[in-house]
Amino acid sequence: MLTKREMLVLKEIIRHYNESGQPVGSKTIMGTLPMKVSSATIRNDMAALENAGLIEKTHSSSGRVPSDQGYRYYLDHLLQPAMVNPEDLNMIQQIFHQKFYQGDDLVAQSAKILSELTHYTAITLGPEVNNLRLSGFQLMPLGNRRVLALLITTSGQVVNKTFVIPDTVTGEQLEAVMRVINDTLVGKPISTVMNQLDTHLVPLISRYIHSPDFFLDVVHRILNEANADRFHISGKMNILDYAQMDDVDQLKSLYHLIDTEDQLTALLSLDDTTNEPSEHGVTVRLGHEFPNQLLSHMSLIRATYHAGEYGDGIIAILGPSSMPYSRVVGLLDLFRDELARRIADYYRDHD
Amino acid sequence: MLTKREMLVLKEIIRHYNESGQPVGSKTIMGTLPMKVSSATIRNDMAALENAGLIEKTHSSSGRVPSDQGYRYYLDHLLQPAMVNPEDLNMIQQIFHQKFYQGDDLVAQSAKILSELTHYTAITLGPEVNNLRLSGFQLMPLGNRRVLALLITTSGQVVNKTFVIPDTVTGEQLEAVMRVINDTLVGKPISTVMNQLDTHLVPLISRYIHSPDFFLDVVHRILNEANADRFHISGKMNILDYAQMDDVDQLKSLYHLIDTEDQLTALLSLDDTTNEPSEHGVTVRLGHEFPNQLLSHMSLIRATYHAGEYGDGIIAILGPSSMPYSRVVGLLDLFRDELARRIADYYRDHD
DNA sequence: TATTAGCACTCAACATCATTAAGTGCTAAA
DNA sequence: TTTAGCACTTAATGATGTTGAGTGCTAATA
Repeated sequence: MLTKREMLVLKEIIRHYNESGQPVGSKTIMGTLPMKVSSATIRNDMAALENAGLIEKTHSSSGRVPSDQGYRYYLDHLLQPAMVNPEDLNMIQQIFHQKFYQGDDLVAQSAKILSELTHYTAITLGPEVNNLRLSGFQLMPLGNRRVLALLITTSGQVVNKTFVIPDTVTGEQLEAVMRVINDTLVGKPISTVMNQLDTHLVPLISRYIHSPDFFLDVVHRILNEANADRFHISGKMNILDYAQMDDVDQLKSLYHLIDTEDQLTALLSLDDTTNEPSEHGVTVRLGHEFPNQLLSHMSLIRATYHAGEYGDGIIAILGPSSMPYSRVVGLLDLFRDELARRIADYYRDHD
Repeated sequence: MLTKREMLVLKEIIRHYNESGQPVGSKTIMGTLPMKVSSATIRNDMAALENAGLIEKTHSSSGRVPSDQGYRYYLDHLLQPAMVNPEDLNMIQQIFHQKFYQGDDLVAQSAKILSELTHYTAITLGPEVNNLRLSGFQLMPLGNRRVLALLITTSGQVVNKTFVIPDTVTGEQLEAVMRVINDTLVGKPISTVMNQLDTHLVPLISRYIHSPDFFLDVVHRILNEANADRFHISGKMNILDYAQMDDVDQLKSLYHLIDTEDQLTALLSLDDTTNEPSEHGVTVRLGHEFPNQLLSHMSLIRATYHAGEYGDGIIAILGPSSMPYSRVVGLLDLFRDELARRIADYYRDHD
């Protein structure tokens, strides 16, 4: 168990280290602790913290640096979200006051603001994604053997793709496929649809079309696209600043990671039962807690927002493990509420 | 006027410098020149080349590095495109043999292959872009006061956007707007459409709708999107390798440059009347010839391909000014033909 | 006249060594 | 329990010497 002062020392070490990036010495702490103690006393506390595995030395006579465990302790016990400062608040309000024609614009803009305010990478995920359902599917002939496939989801999202159909396909067959899909799959979640395609649908379509592979491929592709459009990422290039990578290849891999929807999904959806739930709705996962080695010195701050009946969404910040958590957590906490309210407003006005 | 041997020396300096990135000394050249001469002779030639401003020293006793002028001379007089090597050729053939459902997939894949083969950044621009015309415009009510706007171009590209319409708009008004647009603008180039929107269309629409601003905005937005989808870029992150930037901010600016369609358009469409046209259809522009400072140590290799009646397109490689030009130019030269043929095939099969 | 061997000279890159300053742990006194 | 004092450690910095790749110039050579 840590003493009150030891906790303060740890907190200060983390604060200074986050600001300067340099190991923190006992004298530095002495200047900023609320109580008046000598550097020797702090050295003693530091020795205790080091024993507990919460801080580390970079070499035998260096200042201290928070360890992974130290960060974890800080996040679980010491972190208090900071109030969002007035300028930031102002900026947020201002941007949210634009007109939005599409629900997702709101979510996309959020990513942009978040990355600009933090200088990290922001990822947002629209609501309804959890229970995104198929609302309609259409095939429209464009002439020249081209067909426009349209897929509409319950969120109002529309995905289109043009296909060139084989000679053998007739208009009636297109009609039939369309009818089958609309009859059997509308109203079901996209994930279910994807699963049922290869099983339930094949026998149904086969009645009308000899080799249904082409159509299955079409539907697969367009479903994939509908599924892919969920993410909004902003500030990708900020990894250059915060990922102090020695190796260019690592940097490219990391970029690839956040550029690949699948991998991001995995990252965001990992639930962290390991960590205690915090009273505010924001959770922080440290890089070393992820399976992927690339993230070792990073940190993912993640918040779920609840847009009532419209579903849940996620906002997240990816940054260095050494970051001003108070500020970022405070920011995300505000954003959850703000975004939830705006989205509710949006749909209330328009439904 | 340079002597034959001086030209050879320049060529070798560039070759070695491109491979090693290091200044090239007289002894190194001695080993690889076709004729047998001493290093002292080469030093004399080098002095002449330096006098002509084609090569430079990094310090008083260093080897030589090609200057901007030296590269220009090389590109204009000495460069011969290399045959594409069998493995590369094989890879190209193989990928082009996939099935493509959409015309643009072909062009997008090309960017991917090019960036993978060169490890630089590849930019491709589909054909028909030059004379892309509006082929149809539809507004479909989705319920809940939402409207799906569909725009179809002559290339078969379809763009959709969902809008929330104000209370006051009726179904008849939607019909009217649709009819006006289809009657007056179909068949015209997208650029013309964009220009005429605010002038010709306003009085026409005003007959049906009191304040047409909302609809103009809708059409503007969707046209912009149609226009934006022209580029395919691959290998963005390779700039990390070849742009030896000291400054992270510069790197971010550069990324922003190639990430911004407008700026890329400007870059690609700059015609280079300054340079002599080469007999092969590939032109090289050196970074210092661009207005933008960021590109100073880069080079843009650009080729136009002619897909017959389907229009012209562009393929380009952005890389360091020190690159294996023979290979890259050879590659692009092959790609022009290949891509032109594939696209013609594609439309012949499907039209 | 063009080429070459030879040589003195230059300079970045590297290694070696001393100096400094920030920090620690420990001891003994308050 | 806290603190002053001190010996000790180490990265960072800077001065100094050494090496090697390269040049330009001169004088001899084909």
